[in-house]
Amino acid sequence: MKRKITLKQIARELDVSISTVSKALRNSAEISEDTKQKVQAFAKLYNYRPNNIALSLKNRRTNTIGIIIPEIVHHFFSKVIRGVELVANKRGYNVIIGLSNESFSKEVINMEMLANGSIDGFILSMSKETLKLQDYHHFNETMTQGMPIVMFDRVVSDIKCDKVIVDDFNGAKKAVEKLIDNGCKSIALITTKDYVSVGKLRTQGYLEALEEHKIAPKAELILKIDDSLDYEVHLEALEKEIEQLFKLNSAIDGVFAVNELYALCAMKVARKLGLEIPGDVQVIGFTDGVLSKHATPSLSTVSQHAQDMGEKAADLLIDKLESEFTTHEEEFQIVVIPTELIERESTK
Amino acid sequence: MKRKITLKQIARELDVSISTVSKALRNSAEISEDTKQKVQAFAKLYNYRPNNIALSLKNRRTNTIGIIIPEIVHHFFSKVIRGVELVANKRGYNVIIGLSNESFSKEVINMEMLANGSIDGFILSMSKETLKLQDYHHFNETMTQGMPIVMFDRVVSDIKCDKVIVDDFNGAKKAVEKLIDNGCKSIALITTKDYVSVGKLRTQGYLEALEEHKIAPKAELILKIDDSLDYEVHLEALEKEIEQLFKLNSAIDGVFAVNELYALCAMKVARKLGLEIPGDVQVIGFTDGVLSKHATPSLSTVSQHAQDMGEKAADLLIDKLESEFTTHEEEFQIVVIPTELIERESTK
DNA sequence: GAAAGTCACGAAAACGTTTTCGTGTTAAAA
DNA sequence: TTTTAACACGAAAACGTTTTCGTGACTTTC
Repeated sequence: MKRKITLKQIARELDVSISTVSKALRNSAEISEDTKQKVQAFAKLYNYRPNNIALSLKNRRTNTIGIIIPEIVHHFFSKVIRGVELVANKRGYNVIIGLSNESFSKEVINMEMLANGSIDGFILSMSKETLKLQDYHHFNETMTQGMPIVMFDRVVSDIKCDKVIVDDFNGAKKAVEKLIDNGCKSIALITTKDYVSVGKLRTQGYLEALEEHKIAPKAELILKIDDSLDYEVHLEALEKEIEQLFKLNSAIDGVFAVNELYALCAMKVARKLGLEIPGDVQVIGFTDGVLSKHATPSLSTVSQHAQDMGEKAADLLIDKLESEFTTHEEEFQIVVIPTELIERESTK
Repeated sequence: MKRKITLKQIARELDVSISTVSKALRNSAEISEDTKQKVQAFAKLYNYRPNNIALSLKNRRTNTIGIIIPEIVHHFFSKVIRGVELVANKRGYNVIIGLSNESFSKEVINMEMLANGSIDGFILSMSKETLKLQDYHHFNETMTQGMPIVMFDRVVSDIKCDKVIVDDFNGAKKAVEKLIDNGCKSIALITTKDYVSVGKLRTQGYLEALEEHKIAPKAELILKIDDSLDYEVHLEALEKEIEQLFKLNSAIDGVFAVNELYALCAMKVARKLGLEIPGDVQVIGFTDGVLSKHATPSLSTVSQHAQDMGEKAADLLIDKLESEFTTHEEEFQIVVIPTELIERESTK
């Protein structure tokens, strides 16, 4: 159980100074070839690696980025992480994660825990509770202390920082247009309450698509789910709501849902009511999760390119970190990731 | 863009020494009440927080644990992470992640990157490539340097460390017994090649269950999939193989699959061939992913309690870290997480 | 009034690096 | 032979903490 070897130990062993060892290992011209060889051989033998913590302290940068997300057991977020990790690793950074579990206080605590030197910058997506409370002090404080933040997906315009967002509006619009093109006359929308920014934007896309095709939106075709309940658990409640929707509007021949689960539920309910998919009802969801792909019939969806988002966010953050001393212009970017309509069996 | 405040700055501002500030903030009896109040008030005003990196260097522990997994876009692994994060956070630790992407070299690189001081210990699950190559030097080297490792799920007996594993054998056995109890006479097994330890154990469970019920196993009912191909992509290939299985063995009335995707595929193929589920064929999968729950018909599965695994692994690791100076007995634990058969619509 | 004790604080080392600057030795130039 | 330059290395500071030990100024005790 020997500890890792340090410069000091090498120095003592070889009877030279610590500085000499350090320089020899970094191939400094100050050191003679003889000494270099001797030191490097010894270091290799004992598998010397500089201590990251000491380096971090000296350089005042950790080469680590923190990512705070509401939930990790979720395809969208885990794909984002994959993207972040990919780029971070390629550029020599580590990734440390914090889960807010959709809670404001856990988000704050997690950020404070990491902001005290553990990381160089944040990539984060806000918790639902934070969105509801509209309390953004922890973000602003972090940034005034010189730690950059890149937000993704769930963002608000009040916060001045780089952002990576999905083109929710156009994604939704195109999906609904597709349904219209495919002959749907009565298209239902299953969405969330408005405080979740993405839900709002997708709803707007839905409305815009209808309007452009001279279809009057009907309030009774729009179902707003209260997603503060965990529908992974309360599945039946969700199904009941959707069943009501279908029963009260027998003309429905198309459904656009703002996420995968709602869409799947809609398909299930529709079939239960004797409707054929895509014959009688066509369905499009939002997200590129695994459910859509493996459902029967497989579900047409608006793909968000979650991994691209993660990659882009990581690039933005690292760019900022590494240019911090060259330019001090506080110009914040908003990168919009285009969506893609993936047509599967649930549409004609 | 002011930096975070340090002890030194407080000391200069208040015209006392750094030691005094440090002691005052930690409420040392050495310091007079007056001075304490003054220092504490000032620190609060400027929101002083000790720098984690400096603490890590001084204490030679980072209070961070590293987790290395093959893939994050995967329900099982993300649930494990959730469990790890939960416990880690509760006990004052951070979590840093590394993805091996099922590659040996990425696993090695990732571990080396973290082992140089960034973390206090590892929680990991081996990549498929590592399992194939049977090269475990990086694990052993890490451990000889005094850094503890806890392995989960994909483990090998050659490595001496704490382990948390799923009771694959009994889980599989019970599942197959359930099928037998439900009247199945000809039960197919869809599994992976043997080098993945968990696949092997589940296969053994299947065989044992048959044997105990005096059913002779038939080689033609066992389909071994080469999972080095990514079947998320090559879905049709997988379906073809399974279709062959059904066509060559029309007597099949039960299927046990070692993962969710294989099971889902089996259901899809069976229905395509005109078989009813669970009327003609009953199916049980392995894992507690989201697909099983939301498939139609929903899939009966053996749940692995992934989050429990993560929690247990984290507790094991932290226990070891925090007792490192009391006991030096190298006793390694193997914790077996029991499985649970979740019956849904794909069984009678 | 001297010896002993208490109080409140500061100096310095340590954790493991990197880097600047200084210095002694030797070789080349004057 | 003396001056200069090149060479090879070491001392020390710095990053931000915590902690041990030392010390000066009082207060108490005989």
